[in-house]
Amino acid sequence: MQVVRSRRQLPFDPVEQAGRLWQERWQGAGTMVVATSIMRVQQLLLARIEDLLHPHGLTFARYEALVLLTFSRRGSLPMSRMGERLMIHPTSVTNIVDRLDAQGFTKRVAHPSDRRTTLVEITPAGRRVAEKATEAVTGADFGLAELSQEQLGSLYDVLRAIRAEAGDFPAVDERADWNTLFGTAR
Amino acid sequence: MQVVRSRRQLPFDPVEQAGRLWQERWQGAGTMVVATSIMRVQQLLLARIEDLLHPHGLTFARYEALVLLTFSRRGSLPMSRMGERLMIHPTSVTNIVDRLDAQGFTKRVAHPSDRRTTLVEITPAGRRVAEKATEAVTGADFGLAELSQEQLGSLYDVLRAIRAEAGDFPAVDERADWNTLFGTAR
DNA sequence: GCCAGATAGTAGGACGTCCTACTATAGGGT
DNA sequence: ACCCTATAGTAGGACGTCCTACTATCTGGC
Repeated sequence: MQVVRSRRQLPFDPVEQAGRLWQERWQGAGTMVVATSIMRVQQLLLARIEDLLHPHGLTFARYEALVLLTFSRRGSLPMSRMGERLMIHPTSVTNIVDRLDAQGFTKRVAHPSDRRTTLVEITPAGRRVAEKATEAVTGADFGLAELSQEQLGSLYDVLRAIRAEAGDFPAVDERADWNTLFGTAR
Repeated sequence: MQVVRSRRQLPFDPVEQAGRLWQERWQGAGTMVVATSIMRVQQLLLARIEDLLHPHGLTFARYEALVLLTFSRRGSLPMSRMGERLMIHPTSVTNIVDRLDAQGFTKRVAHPSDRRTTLVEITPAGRRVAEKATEAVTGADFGLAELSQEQLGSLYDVLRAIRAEAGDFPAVDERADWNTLFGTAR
């Protein structure tokens, strides 16, 4: 997937332009332009990342699944757990694992005691491609190289507030901030 | 479309957790967690907005297209122009307009002078549903009611920097900031 | 006048996401 | 022991997005 390549650059910012027209007619364009910006930036970022992953035969969805497996102790996880961690629907997990299996990057394995459960195990080929793909995306800062540490931190914090309100994780009163956790002098 | 409803809340933030593990192994988790946050928030926001639009028979993509048409002088635009403004691929425009046509919200009309061009014209029913849908999404602040003016402004500005760097619009040295353009005392 | 290249739209297909069933298996309470 | 409910995974389908053709039409330069 890529951002539309054939698109001509407009002589103005279509998001801001829409915001102006909206504001004239209906008021309350503030949240509209922010929502639209999030959609657009997600589209841009996803396209950039997938451009980096494409040479390795991966999409972002499949890449995330592979990385999750490399983080697991045994190199395998139940599909249900993958869905929880990746925050996607069970049927999306089925879809992704179908494709990873077909590529030889993972293998479905029976759970030793629970016959309902299917374990997804990363293969040596899967580990290799995950390593290579990781070099690609980290080398390009996940498409965010142009942002300063301050911008990254403030972005993370506001987005985290949205995720918190949505119930992505339990409310906690205190935590380390972005800089402490992930900040580096790049 | 909705965010996965059946998902149990994890006892921790899966994004931050992934960031910690990543940081241990590879460094440079800073941009990774920000990229992941953008993907997740886009998913959340889209789900919220589509929940609001669903009762009106619209998706966000179709809603945006309809609003764009209401902004046009004649209530109609060439498909190519819609693609530019919405920043989507020509084939996505075809897809969306196919569905809007089928719903009776738009109508394909021949261009008076250029026979290559197809004009998309919003119908009275389209205007009505756009009006109702707009009430729904503005009434819920596009799913961003929990953010302060400061958070909205800082979010917009950082996202705008990303869009600018990506070439979404011509570089300009000065502009009004978010507060001046869209800020309101809600 | 005429043709080569640009532009407009669509067809067909790949992906990822969601939803609603539906089957198989576990587990707990009586 | 046994059933009732919860959990795990998949099948089939709707949508939106992209890409690669492919057709139709326009336009500018010779």
